[in-house]
Amino acid sequence: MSTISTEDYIKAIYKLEVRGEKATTSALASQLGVADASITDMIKKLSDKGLLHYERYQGVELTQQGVKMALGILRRHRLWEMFLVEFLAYSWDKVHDEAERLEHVTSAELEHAIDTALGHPTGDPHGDEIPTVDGKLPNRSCTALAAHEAGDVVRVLRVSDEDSAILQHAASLGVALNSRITVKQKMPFDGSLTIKIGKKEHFVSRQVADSIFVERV
Amino acid sequence: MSTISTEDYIKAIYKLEVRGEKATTSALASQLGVADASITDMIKKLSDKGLLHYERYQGVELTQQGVKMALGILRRHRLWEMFLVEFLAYSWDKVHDEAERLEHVTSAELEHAIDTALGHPTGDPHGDEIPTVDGKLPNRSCTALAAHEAGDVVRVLRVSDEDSAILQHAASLGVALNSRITVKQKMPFDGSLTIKIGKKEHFVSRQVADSIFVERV
DNA sequence: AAATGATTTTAGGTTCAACTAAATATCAAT
DNA sequence: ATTGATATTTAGTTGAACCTAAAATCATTT
Repeated sequence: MSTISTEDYIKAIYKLEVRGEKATTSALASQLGVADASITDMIKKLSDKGLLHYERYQGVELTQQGVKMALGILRRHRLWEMFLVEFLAYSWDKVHDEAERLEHVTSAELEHAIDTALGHPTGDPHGDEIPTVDGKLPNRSCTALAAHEAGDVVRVLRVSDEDSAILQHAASLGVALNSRITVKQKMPFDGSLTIKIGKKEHFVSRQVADSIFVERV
Repeated sequence: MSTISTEDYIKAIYKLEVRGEKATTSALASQLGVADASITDMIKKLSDKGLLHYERYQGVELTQQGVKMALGILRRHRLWEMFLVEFLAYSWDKVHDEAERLEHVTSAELEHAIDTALGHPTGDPHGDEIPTVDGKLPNRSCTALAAHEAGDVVRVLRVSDEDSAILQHAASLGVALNSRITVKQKMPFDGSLTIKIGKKEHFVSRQVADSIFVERV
């Protein structure tokens, strides 16, 4: 049983905060696969290190320092994803797991070298923005494909990289960054869709439609 | 205090065996910076895992499985070193520490992708041979520059990557792979040398002369 | 406002890789 | 062969990060 790194705790908290959810003990425990009590132990230590604010029974919130760490990790993660695609011919559904490991062993020099080699990219292969060195994260507004109605015409801005199988499936439908999608029908109950990409129509499950983020054109 | 990984134990043992030294408890302890007793504890566990042969008071020796692991790590280390130089414009004195971290988080796929991107290189930037996927390590014979006498003309095959400062210094003297060196004088007691590279003569300390490996031309 | 149910924390225990100090084995020199 | 020096192992301890079970707190409903 391997132990969870500080960076992984910070990431998990950040991920919840970004989703607008409160970083509660139980949410973190299920995210990280440890017991609730272990989370309580650990967040006390991280609080002592100044990475988060903790008040008993109230969940946690990252401090500025904690957010900075999270953005640093995210930056390295997304730079690696881009790098794997551009320099090592990875497909977009393979990069996430690899980047998940590499992000933790990346020095400032290496981060800089990758950034330079890529020509200072602003986004990764799934359309996620790459935080800048000084911790700015330009947040484009986009909506889940699942939130759209029949007749809407949209452009793909980003596809969640959490699930490799979904990415692979999306690619097989012709979904890529900047693809144009027309929503043909929306099923009333489960929210699945029929969409048109190029000349072809496809059925899209709710789960997939929740992973594709778009803007109206 | 961070704990030492299995891979680091195996590397340390391998390094001693390659140098022809016996992998004793104390040698490992000083290499890894832990107490002798900790080594005894750990080698018992590694022995149980089948990575090494251990008999009380007799030091250890890697099993076939242990050697295979060591060569895998070495392969990933050297591929990364080469990659950093070729794709990310690293200088040869910077790659070692970076590769030391990356080697531990490199999947078989990534190893393969790097190998392919580099066109299946056989050596790294310091002239070290890269073990093949199936664990073969073609061992060229070479001698330390320090072992040569005035008048010898040699070609640089490899420079030890252990000490970044030495690599940097060597480079500043014009030492690179395949450089031609003429030994002009050898100091009787400390073994330091005066050498000629190109049109210039340089003084070379014993420590540096021990890090440069050459063959007669 | 009290009760109930869910969440969180506390208390105490386990494991793992370190540690120190004491005991034991090996080796080299007489 | 004995001895003394050196190296190694054993025995017992610590600290970190996990665990379970019980106690405390919070939130919601009546």
